[in-house]
Amino acid sequence: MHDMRETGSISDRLSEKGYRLTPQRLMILSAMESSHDHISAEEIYAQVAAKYPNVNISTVYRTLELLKKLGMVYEIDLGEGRIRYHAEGSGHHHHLVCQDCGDVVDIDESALSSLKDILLRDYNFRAELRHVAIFGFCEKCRKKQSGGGGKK
Amino acid sequence: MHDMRETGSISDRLSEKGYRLTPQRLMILSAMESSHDHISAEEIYAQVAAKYPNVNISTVYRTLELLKKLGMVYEIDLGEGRIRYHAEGSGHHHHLVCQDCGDVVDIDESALSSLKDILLRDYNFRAELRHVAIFGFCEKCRKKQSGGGGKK
DNA sequence: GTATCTGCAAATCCTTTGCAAGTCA
DNA sequence: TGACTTGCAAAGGATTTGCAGATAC
Repeated sequence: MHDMRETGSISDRLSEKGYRLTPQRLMILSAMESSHDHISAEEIYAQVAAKYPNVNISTVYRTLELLKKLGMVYEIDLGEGRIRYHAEGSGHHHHLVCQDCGDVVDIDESALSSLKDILLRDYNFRAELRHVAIFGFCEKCRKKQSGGGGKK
Repeated sequence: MHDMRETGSISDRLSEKGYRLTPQRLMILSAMESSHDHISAEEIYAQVAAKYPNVNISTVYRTLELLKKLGMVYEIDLGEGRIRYHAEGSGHHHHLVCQDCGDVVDIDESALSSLKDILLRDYNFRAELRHVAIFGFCEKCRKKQSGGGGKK
């Protein structure tokens, strides 16, 4: 299971492709790295703005776009109507999102490794399964559902 | 692998919970059923409006919300910044979305059945895996990537 | 020096909501 | 009849864009 994670300093990885290292980019990256959870653009903005009040949120979006393209940042959609981001270096894991109560449980990366293998073997597709949200129903809500329906 | 798909006429399934059968709801459902692909709210709206010009798109959204709650419609997010919908009755399958070229390949429902089992066994979580988008890289793009980078 | 970046402000896109009138049961 | 639905218009929230000035290299 070869890992294609890149190496090299931030500066190198940017300049390699003709991009520049700016204080904003550094601060955005470090906001993401210091966050243990997945973090939204708005949250990154708030963190950076605390130290450097005149950043603009459009810079955050533009930077995330760039880092995503360079593979330094992953996206995850927990179904909230907004995307969350995660720095490449931080630990990988997946999320079980209950469609009923909204609870999110983190599970180990390895739970999806057999799926990864199947997709590669049968479809020649290298799945990027570093941060995946899986929707369904938790035990608690399944039990609750056995009871009746009713409106609203 | 028990299937929890519901049965009964559309009218019954609505009135059971105190909802009414309206022409708009029928047309929205049939637009979805006639679509072989996943269809967006905007596309449903366009189809319905062709025959019944004064529907409003907010009715489409409200109806989708309702049908989703009743389990008659599934959502799928292909990462386009907009949600797509799928009628319960139509066949289930999954999607491999290439992060590079954007190609979408449909794969069989069974590809995820072992994952479903693992999640149930190890985490007591019943995953709703009827329409899933998996992101990654297709064979073509992986080969392309071996060549160099470069900007824009 | 100059192409790349940023801040600002406005625009865009998808989706939701309040409300009064309309309609299914 | 009366609760449920709809159309309309306006709001909402996340993300994107054009542009002129600022900055990394």
